[in-house]
This record gives sequence, structure tokens and C-alpha cells, in this order.
Amino acid sequence: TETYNVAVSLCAGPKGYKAALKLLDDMKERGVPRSTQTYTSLMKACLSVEKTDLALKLFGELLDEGFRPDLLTYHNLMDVYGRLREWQNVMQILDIIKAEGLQPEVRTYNVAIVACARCDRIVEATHVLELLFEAGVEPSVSTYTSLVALFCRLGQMAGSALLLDDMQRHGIQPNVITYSALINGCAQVGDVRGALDIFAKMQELKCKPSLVTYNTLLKACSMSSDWASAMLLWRQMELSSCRPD
RNA sequence: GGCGGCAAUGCUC
Repeated sequence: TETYNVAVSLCAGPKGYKAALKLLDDMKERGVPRSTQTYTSLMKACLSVEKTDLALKLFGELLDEGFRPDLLTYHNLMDVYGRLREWQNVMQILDIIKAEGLQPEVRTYNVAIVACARCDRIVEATHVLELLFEAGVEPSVSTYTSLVALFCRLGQMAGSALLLDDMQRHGIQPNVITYSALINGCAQVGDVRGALDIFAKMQELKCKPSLVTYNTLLKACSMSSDWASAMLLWRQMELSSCRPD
């Protein structure tokens, strides 16, 4: 069982999920017992290629075989429902986790926030952060970055600024991903100036921009037809060790 | 005891 579980867990990517499913058939044929983890890893493999229907089916099989879902299973399940835009189910799973006596972790809430974010549900995503605090769990950079990214994607820059303050009050420093999300927000609302300001701040803080950062900055410029800034950024990008792809 | 899970842009279909 363990050998198979490890093999299944290594199956990610476009081809991986098929290999993983083959392993499951193999286990059944040879009478190798499955486990919660077998199915959870299989769900993950399916999610990596957005096969949400298959992931749901595997969750069903897990239950049919009489296994108890663990935290990770529920994380994957929330991921599924996020992709299906079924945020009500995401919130419900948080309740189920509690009801089952499982101990939620930061990641539990992070996954829930991302799932709500996929559904553009700002209210629910924000509520998840409150639930985290109620549970006495410490937020992480990812927690705040996921929320900030949602606000930014929807152009709610005032809200994202409040979150950034809140984050720092909790002693969490934004990283390159957080800043990239904020730059994306500036892009959404056509604020090239703001995007460049954040970029400047990153340099001050010695926060190394990534390829995504540059792509996002260029997007901000192109959405406002600011070709002069775009050219400057392109040059900067070449000077740094970032190569366009 | 070990193993499996989280966040940012665009492109593609």
C-alpha cells in the first residue's frame, strides 16, 4: 500500500493522472489495500490537470470504501469546489472539518480562501480569515497574499491596502508574490504610476522581482498604453537575471 | 517515525 501511495503521489502533471489511475486499477487487481491517502493523492493528481469531475468521483470512492477523509482530503475537496465555483460547498467543508474533530491548520484556511477567490467571493474569503482568527490559528504570508490577490484582481485597491496594513500589524512582511499581486491590482485599475511605485519600493526593500512581476508590470503599462515605461521595464528586466519567456 | 497539500501575471487549448 505504501509503495503504491508514494508512486501515486508522484503522479502530477498532464500525463501523471492517467498513470495514477492505472496504479489504482493495479492495486485493485492485485488486491493491494487502498487507503485514505491513496485516494487523496489521486484527487490531487486529477486536480493538477483540472479534472474536477474525476476528483469528485475519487472522493466518492474513498467514502464507498469506508475510509475517513483526512485534512488533506478536505483541502483537495475545497479545491475541487472552488474550481467548480461552488463556494457554498467550500464553506460547508470548513464546518464538516470542525464537526469531524479534525484540527484545521493555516493551510486549511488558505485553501478555503483561494477556493472562495476563484468564485470571486470577497465576503466569504474575508470571513474565512475571521474564522482563522476565531480558531486561534496564526495567518501566514500565503493567507494574506491570497486575499490581497483577490481584492486586486477585482480592482478593490482600497480593500487590499487595508489588508496589507493588517498583515504587517500581524508581523508578516509582504514578499515578491504579494507585491506582484498588488501590481496586478494597479494594472486592473489602470494605475501605472502605482504599479511603478510598488516596483520602486521592492527595489528599496531588496525584494527581487520575478518574471511574473515583470509580466504584470508590462501588463499595467500596456493596459494604459504607456509604451515608454514598458520599454524602460524591459531593459530593467534584461539587466536583472530575468529572461523573458 | 516516514510520505502526500496552499498564494501572484500573461500565453496555450
